[in-house]
Amino acid sequence: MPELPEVETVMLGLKPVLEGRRILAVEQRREDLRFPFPKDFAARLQGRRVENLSRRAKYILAAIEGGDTLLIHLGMTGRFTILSDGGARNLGEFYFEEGAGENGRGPHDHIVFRLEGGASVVYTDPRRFGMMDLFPEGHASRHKLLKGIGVEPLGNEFSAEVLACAFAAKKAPLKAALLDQRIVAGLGNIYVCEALHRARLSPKRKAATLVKRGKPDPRLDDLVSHIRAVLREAIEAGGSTLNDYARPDGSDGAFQHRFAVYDREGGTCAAQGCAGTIKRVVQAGRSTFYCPSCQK
DNA sequence: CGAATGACCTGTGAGC
DNA sequence: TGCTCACAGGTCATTC
Repeated sequence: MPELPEVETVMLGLKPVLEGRRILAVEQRREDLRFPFPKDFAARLQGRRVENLSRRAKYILAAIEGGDTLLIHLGMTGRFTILSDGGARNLGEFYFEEGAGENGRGPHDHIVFRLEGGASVVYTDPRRFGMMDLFPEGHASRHKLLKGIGVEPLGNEFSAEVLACAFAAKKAPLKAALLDQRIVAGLGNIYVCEALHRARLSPKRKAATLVKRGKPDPRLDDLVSHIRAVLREAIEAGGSTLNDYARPDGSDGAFQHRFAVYDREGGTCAAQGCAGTIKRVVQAGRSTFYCPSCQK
């Protein structure tokens, strides 16, 4: 579930709690999530300080004092909850269930990091598609799961030229090409649908049709702008959801309420000058939502 | 090699 | 109420 904006929101929420803090103990309740935990995972983290948190694609990276990097992927249903003296505080509403159970003892609370100062960070993941790994410093770019990942869509390297280069020889439809993490890092089903709608491009169009003699079609510049915009807006909405979530009145500002097409099958297209009906199709086994009237 | 499919898991909502 | 079925924000491994 979590795509780039959700992972970014979670990472930013964990930052103030984890950075500079020592991990007193790690309670590991399973041997594996999607993959087995590395050997001596808990023991290797115990007593060490977290120096820095960052994000690459949909991965959270934690630099650990003394050298190692803790790598985390949330899969579809992974989430973190901070437990402190003042009670639980959830980091985003990315799963429909409650977050961590009381004292981090829910059935799907797989890892608890006990931190100096009294707070705990609980990792909850019902479907267990998430993963954690711990590897030596400096190996990030060579890590099996990180090498081959494409450009960060919010970084300076992302451009119409980059897309044109990647799309030129592609037979796949635009939707599939944008979901390919080797091209652009961090896009998922929701934001690809939303960005394509904003750019008025059909998800079914072949990616290569937006490249002419190796040069990007002007619509690729547009697409780049829309991808950036939708991700930035979603990060902002994720942030406000974080804040609102702690409020007793439960007011929301989450980006899910601003979807133009995602999960809106049969709804009316709100694009300027369009009144088409949102359609759902399946591409590569996954739902695509788009407006056939304005997305060409 | 690229592109399509299966597999990994649990939970939910719709429909009967 | 209780059953079955389709589906869910991801991506790795396998097959063609």
